[in-house]
Amino acid sequence: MSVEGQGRRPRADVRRNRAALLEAAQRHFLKYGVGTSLEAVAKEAGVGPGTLYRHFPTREALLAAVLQTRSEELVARREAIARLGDAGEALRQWLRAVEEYFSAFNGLPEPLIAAARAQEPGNPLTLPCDHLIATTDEYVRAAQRAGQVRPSVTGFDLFLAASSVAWMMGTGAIDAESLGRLRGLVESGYRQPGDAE
Amino acid sequence: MSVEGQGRRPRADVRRNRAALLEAAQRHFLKYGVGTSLEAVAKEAGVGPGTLYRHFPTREALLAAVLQTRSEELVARREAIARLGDAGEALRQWLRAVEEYFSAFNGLPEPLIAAARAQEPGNPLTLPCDHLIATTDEYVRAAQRAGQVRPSVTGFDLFLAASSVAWMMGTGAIDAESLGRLRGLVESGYRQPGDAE
DNA sequence: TACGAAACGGATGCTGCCTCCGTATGCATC
DNA sequence: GATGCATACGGAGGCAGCATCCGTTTCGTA
Repeated sequence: MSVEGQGRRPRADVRRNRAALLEAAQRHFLKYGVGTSLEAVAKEAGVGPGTLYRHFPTREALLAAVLQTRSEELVARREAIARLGDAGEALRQWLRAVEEYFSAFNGLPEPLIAAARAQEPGNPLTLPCDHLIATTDEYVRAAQRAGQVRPSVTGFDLFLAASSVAWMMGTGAIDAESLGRLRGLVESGYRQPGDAE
Repeated sequence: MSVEGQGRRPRADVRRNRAALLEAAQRHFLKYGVGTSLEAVAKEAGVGPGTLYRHFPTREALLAAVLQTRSEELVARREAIARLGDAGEALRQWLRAVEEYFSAFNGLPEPLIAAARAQEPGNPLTLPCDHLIATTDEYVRAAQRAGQVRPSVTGFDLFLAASSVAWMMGTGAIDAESLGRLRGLVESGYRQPGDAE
């Protein structure tokens, strides 16, 4: 990731196909969720199924590649959030950002959480996931130092809470008001008692 | 549901097959989750796929039938819980019971929540689900009357929260300690501030 | 015992997954 | 510009699961 340009540049058709696949996959994930037919993705990208599987051996690999852009956006957002003075507010906004990330496609929380648990280093979603957890933990510690979050809470806990909320959103069972109350539930759960609302 | 024995008694093979299917389905749901192969269930029950689909036209119908027993257990538990004096503790225990119900099989929260949302009366999971929500609301109101739960919280909210927790449990990503903290998060979220822990 | 209604069950068509290998293509070399 | 080869393509094919349909069997009754 940090070292660019190892080996020679890929062939032109490889780059073209990869780009077409990513674009088609993004469209399909948006429209039909992460469980969409990969054959359909390949067809829409104008390549055969073999080509898709050569580029992205598993659904998770394709998903990770498609999420790459959004992960970068999240990092950018992280820097903007960090500039906020208030640690509690920063944590709040970060958790919202994580929720949004999880809600990018329908059904995304499942593979993401599975990757967070996985010890198999083969899963390409594990890396971004662990990164998210580590970052959440930083925000939590900062907010704890500022006395705004209970000491017992961990970044992992809030990461899980955010995924749960995102999952709930994805089911479509929750309206805006209930969602707000659910978030409020979690927030008042991790906040240090006695802190002003 | 309330009126028994409409029409004549079903044929012997019908009863036998239905029972065999339910037993096989329960085993498979336990072992492989709600997404298990229905063909495999039929085979293990010793019937053809046609027979399975005649008895249970959809996966949800089969699931609802298998859950019947557990729903009844939940009702029984409800009565035991109601005997508790403390409304807050009763709510807490009820929510745990709902969580357990949701955790009966891997992947159960999805179809259950989908059924709760559904307006289509065709879904056989809608009825037990709505029942769960209504009951949760009763507990919430009682606890609110006792001043133990914030007035803004609804039974539906806590029903959703319980499903989220159950979903999280089902992913296997959460250890016992994190689970306890997640529950604590929700609890301290709905509790009336100022109430003793 | 015989009959008719009801249920059975497997063959069937369909979709999606993933792999394998004969063929096509891009790129470096001459 | 032509040539050769490594690399990538892509679709045929095997497999699994879903859901249906209909010829055959079974049950209960008369």
